[in-house]
Amino acid sequence: MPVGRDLFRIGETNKSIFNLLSGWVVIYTLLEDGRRQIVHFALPGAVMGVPTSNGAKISYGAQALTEVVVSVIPNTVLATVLKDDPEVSMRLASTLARDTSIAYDHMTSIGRRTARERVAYLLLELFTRHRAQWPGNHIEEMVIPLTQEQIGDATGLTFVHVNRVLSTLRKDKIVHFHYRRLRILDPDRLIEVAGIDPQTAMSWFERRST
Amino acid sequence: MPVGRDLFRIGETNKSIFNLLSGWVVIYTLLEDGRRQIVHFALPGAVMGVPTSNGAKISYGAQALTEVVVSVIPNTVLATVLKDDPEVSMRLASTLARDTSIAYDHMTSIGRRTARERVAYLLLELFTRHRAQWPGNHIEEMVIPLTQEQIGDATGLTFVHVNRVLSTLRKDKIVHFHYRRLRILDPDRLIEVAGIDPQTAMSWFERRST
DNA sequence: CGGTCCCTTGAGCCCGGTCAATGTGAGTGG
DNA sequence: CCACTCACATTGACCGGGCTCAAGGGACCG
Repeated sequence: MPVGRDLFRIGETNKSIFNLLSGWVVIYTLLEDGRRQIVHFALPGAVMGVPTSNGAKISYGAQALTEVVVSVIPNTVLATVLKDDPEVSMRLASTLARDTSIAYDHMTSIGRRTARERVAYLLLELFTRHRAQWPGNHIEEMVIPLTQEQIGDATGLTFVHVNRVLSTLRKDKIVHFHYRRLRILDPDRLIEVAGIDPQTAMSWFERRST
Repeated sequence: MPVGRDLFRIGETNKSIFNLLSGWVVIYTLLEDGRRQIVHFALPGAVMGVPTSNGAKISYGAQALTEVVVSVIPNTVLATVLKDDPEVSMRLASTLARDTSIAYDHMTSIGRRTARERVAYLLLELFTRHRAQWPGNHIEEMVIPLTQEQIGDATGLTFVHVNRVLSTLRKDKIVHFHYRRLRILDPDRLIEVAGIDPQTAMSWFERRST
């Protein structure tokens, strides 16, 4: 699927769940007046669009950030798979629980961290999650398919302020982010600025992505 | 369990999941320096502490806000239940998906709404979710076991500012919140201030809680 | 090589934070 | 039934991080 394509939109009643095989997908919500919040960056392995108990309409949308390959699983099929293979049920539950946990961490970032901390946290998170996909790979430079506006939407800031924060982080020789190219100059200080305890940070570097 | 008791703490590796039968539980995270974010208010029916794929430590804690009754289900037991009853798997998946969805909505609130909107949104949410537990009940006054400080922690504000916002909402005759007693004076304007489309708001009033 | 995103930077403002003092409700023990 | 206490709520003065508005300056693409 091409860049910009919607996997599903706000307000739909989803009949299928999506399993992301490759590429990046943004999960986002909108307010009436157009304010946007990016609530999650889905990376390969992610499961998206699982319906909630009440047959409510879905409150968030999913859009391809890059070229994307997804497998689409109709709800009916999901039901039979869960019936046939309890192992899958367990994995699905874990994956969903992980999504919630990541969401809680983002919420904390947005609610309680300063702009500088939020940006550092997001970059660190994207770096480690992205990197986790090529185990053994220690690149310090990678392509993150995001504009500063999207970083703003993810962190609850305006893109103008994101720009200023990125400037200072660059000036401080901590990270360099320019036209979607991310280079971590000083991992330790980045972890420090992000306000993550180093212990936790280390474990991030060994974890799988989703 | 008594008020203030922890069901589980940040950093633990959970061996059991919890099903809340009655009472209120806060799910919260902490930053190193003590800043706190309440990420969820769990109401009866909620499932808490589902472990994530990677055997990572849990990044949030759960604490009883009121007297609480929970059923504790060891992970091992959960596995066999999922094996025996695929129906449960489906329900668990839906419940977890719902948690994620609620988390996304909160994130949007914190990231993109003004203080006034956030507080209105939270009160409205708690009102409808709490109310959904006694179907057919149309009380306009209820006890919400929260201090203004906790409202602040949930909305990403300071309790001082929460107080000011509540003052204006009271002066505007929209809601009255005083010493844990919540009275909705003007539901329509509350929905408007919260920035929820009335359509969605209506559906909230028919939905079950979790 | 023109167009279109995207990034960058400046000036000024305001929402929400900080610090600090005071008020108030509700239980507790005398 | 009153006095005490302690947690919670309220209010004021002032401050500053992040937003708004606005005007350029690159980078990439056809």
